[in-house]
Amino acid sequence: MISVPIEISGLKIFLAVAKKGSISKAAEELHYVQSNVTIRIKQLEETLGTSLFYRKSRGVCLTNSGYLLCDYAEKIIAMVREAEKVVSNPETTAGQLVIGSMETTAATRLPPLLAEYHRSYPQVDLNLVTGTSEESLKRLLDYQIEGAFVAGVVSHKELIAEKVYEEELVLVAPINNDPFAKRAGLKVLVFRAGCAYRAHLENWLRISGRVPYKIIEFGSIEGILGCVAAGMGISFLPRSVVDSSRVQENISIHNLPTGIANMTTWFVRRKNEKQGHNLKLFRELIVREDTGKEDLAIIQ
Amino acid sequence: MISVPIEISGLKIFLAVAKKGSISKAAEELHYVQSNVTIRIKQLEETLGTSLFYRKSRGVCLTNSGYLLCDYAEKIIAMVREAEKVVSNPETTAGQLVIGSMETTAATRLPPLLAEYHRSYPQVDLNLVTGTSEESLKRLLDYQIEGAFVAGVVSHKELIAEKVYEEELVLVAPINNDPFAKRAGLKVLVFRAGCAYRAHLENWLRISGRVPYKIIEFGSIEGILGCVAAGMGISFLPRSVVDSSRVQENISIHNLPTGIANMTTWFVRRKNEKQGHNLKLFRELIVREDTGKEDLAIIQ
DNA sequence: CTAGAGATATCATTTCAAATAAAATTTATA
DNA sequence: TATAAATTTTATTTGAAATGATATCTCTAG
Repeated sequence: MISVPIEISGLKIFLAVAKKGSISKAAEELHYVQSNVTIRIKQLEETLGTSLFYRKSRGVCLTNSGYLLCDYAEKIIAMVREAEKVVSNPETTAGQLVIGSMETTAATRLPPLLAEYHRSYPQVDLNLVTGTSEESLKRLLDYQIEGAFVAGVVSHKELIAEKVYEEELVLVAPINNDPFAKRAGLKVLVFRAGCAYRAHLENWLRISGRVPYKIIEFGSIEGILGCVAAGMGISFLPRSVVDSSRVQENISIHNLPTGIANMTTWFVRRKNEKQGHNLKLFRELIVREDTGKEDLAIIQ
Repeated sequence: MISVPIEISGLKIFLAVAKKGSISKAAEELHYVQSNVTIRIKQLEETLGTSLFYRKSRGVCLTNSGYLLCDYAEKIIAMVREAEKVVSNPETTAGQLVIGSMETTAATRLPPLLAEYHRSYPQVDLNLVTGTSEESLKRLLDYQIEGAFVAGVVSHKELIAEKVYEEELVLVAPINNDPFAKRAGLKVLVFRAGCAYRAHLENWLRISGRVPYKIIEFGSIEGILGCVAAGMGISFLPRSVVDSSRVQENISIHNLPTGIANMTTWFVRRKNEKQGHNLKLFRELIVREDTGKEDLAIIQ
């Protein structure tokens, strides 16, 4: 007889025989024919290279190997049952939740939100992937993340976006420097390509005739603010970001014209498909934080 | 599609797909055809009532349910592997060892032996079942115990016996009482029927003309010695038992004629069949304790 | 815009392991 | 010695899993 891989069904048969102390009785309980149970037990013994039962004239009883296997089989089957229960229950709040976000939102809006979520649902591994709005949308469509905070209009038939934050953009510049002067060689510090703020900014610079300017790309808020404070150039950031920054003393803040100043942050997720339970709870948390405001405006 | 029970093979296929992020790649790795893997995954999803993968244009990726199942599947498969390893290894020192013994041996000879065994092999659950020699032999033949300490000649084609202890039997009586007086109505305290000592004793009483006598049966050493001390009657016990007893002051000890006085304790186990590893180690411990004596005499 | 590559899904067919059925064997017991 | 209660063995049937071929989908390159 050749060695057959161990299967759950084989372990169940084994446990039934061990419990009943009889192959026939076990077969009856399992609604199998007795010879089938005999064979399955022999297969197990063959696979393990050891006998699991002593054959007595009336029934069987466990060898020490069988006794050992009993413990394992029970644990294994219990774990399979638990897996079935947990995985098949759509209300299970566990596993992971990966959220995408712009740097700016991650820096100011998300910390309390993520902390609250983690406090409420500690079984869920929270994962934040920062990147430009464009990158986040791509990740969303590729199932790498389940939801994302983005700026700019989202219009994709598989996605749904909700307004969550209204940010006021301000111009930040070094102290003692007229940031609105239409100097040539103006240096502008921005996030890497794809950031909605950057597009916004570039648009304004162009229509207000402040070209040519020099772009310096950064990957983090801290980098931009630090370099502005050091006099390297100017930037555009949400007021909330600048307000909570540690380098406020070394920068000057300037209002922008209405129309340019306002930017909306959206929370985007996949449409139709039944959304994951972890994501559902996350969205509920966002809505709850917004209590007092009108219901979230929903796009698409 | 109907719901199919979860099997190890299904979990292995699932893990391969999760690892590769692709049904085709997983099929290749497992030397299956792609359509087969597709079906097995769908069966799992059907059984669990939830989808495990998002189908992307290139490959698949885990849903949160799939992520949850991953953890379980890995644990389950690891446990199966461990079970295979432990159970199939004949050197595994774990599980249980059930030993049978007479009360007298259990009281005097076994405590240090069992303690030493437990110290050396703490993974093994030691189990001592006391009973008459007759009962122990029956249990041995019924696979309820793996070895037994018995007195009296063992002659059974499936068993093998080794001399382990030479006990000197003594007569114990209340103080101030001539135990050898051939009084009628002599009360004799003995173990329950089947005890080899009792047979020995009854034989001597008969041939030395001390009948009729009255038998009182006990199940424990403590009971017998206590009642002898209280003046209820006499008994026969190994000197080692009496020496280590706590009631020595209230009893008198008397030598018996040679020929009657000596009794051998044997360690009996099943013959031929490859003996269990736990038992093998136990027997080695007995032999080691006997170092200095000649090799154990082996009967049959 | 179309062709092709690279993936999953579907469906008909084959295959082989598991289940059944029935007879042989073993062992205790009446 | 016959009977009963098990297990084992052997031959046969069955059905779930594996295969093979095809359809379908979607991104990419020309």
